[in-house]
Amino acid sequence: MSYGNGEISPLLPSVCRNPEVPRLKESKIRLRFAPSPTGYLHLGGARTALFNYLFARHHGGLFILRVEDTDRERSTKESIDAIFEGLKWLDLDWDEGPFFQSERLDLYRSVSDRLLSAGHAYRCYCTPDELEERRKAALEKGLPPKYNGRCRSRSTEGSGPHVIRFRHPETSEIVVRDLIRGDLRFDGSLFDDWILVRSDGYPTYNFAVVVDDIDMRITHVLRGDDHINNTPRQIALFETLGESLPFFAHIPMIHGADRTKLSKRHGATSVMSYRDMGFLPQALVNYIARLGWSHKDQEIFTRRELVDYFDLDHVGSSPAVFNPEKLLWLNAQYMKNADPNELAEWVRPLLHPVMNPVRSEGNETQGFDLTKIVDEWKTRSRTLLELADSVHPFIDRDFSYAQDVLEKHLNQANRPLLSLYRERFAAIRTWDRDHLTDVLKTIGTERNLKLGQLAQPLRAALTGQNVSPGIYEVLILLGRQEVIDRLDRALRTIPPET
RNA sequence: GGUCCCAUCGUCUAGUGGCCCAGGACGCUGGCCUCUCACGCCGGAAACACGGGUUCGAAACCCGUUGGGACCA
Repeated sequence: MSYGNGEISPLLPSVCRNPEVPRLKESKIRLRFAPSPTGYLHLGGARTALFNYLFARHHGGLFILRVEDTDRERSTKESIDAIFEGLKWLDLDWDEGPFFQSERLDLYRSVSDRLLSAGHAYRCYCTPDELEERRKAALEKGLPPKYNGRCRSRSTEGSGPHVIRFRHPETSEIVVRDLIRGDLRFDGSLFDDWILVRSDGYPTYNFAVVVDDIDMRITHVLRGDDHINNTPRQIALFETLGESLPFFAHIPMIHGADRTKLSKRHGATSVMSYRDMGFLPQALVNYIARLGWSHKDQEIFTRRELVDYFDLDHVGSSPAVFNPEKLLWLNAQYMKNADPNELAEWVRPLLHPVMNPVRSEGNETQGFDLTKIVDEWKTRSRTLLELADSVHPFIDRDFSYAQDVLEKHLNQANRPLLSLYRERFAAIRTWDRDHLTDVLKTIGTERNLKLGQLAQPLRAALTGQNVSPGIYEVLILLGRQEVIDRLDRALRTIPPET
């Protein structure tokens, strides 16, 4: 395979053919997360960021944030903000940056000038139409659609719009030393003279990445394996620029249930949408950490443990399917173990508008105790949103009765029982668990009812639901006055005898 | 189509040649606890893609096949 009539001057041929294991010049390792701001921070990006963060922290290195916004069409300010917001929510703090590629055009310009004057790059005046034509022709002949090197050796300067191409060194093979996958071999004849600088003067992705990774002295490039095919080109450029290579490590993609790369059509993929659905950032971090990485049989990790244990040896190499059920379970675990005061503060902003707040007994100004209520409900909810839902009847007197509850429990047959409750509760000396237990036991004996038969109608009257925390917890949470009011309301609700 | 990657229960995974007729977790399921529902606890079903090698021995190493994916076009 030849580049047409172009004269080929081998550049650093031996280096590309026999890549050395990268050597570290830095005393501290340096990693970067380099998102393109063309959308929100999605789960895949978040995991890449997390792995970079964890690897850096584990080794006492630095984590750098770089925004790759050279695609002027698709990059937006909103997206940049969304990515920062996502990282912040996940508590992935960076040590340097954010750097914006759009503010570093001078740097790319100076490097492309250097390559140009050293003969490692050249201006190409082929028009998009010409290239398209040649591409088609090559495809028809069954040849790979590479650039044919037409401008590679032109003796005169052209004029008009042009791109700058990298004079790709001739090499038999380029080997990517991947920390996760081992050696990845690419046939050297595959590569054509790719574009470094577009006709509008903006650098291409591969060019800007290499320039920045050198400039920022990145020691480890840890990124999604959708970039594997870019790596040999980047390596050739590193070598041509006389730079030692960083370590590369490509982590597998996250897939949807259909085993294709996770994307919008799989539903919620934005990190922030998980906040909006009532997930805890710690739970999401824990979940994505375990997607493609493991530490023996452990499922739940503190941030500290994640940093302590994280390593590339236990990053898998096959793609992982995102499983919302397991995330839900993890979130429930984190809620169960959360400090009740904190949990209450997380739930508070999510509460529905309260029309008629419950007042705690004996202290009209204090109001309901959200911490206690939330504490009783936390093992019964998997998300903060569910928790906010469940808690509502305990903070708002204007709750409603579920239809099946009305039919099953708030009926004529239970009227005497509910009246009796009202009477006995009003007479209790101290509103505590012991006295309440007494009341129920006594009534149970008198009327020959089991606790289950006693508790369900009461629960229905007090909460409008078939499900709630333990009946004594409910009674204590609501307080005497509220309980009596609710029993009155339930009794009024029962349709009169016909 | 080209290049590259990947392959253990439905899903996430443990496993680095003998500890594995394969362990944990989610989900599913039986039971216990119990005033409901959860939580919790105990149990169950459920996997090494296939075919060849290498080896005394293979889920693990090699080759091929099949299947899946990513990138480029």
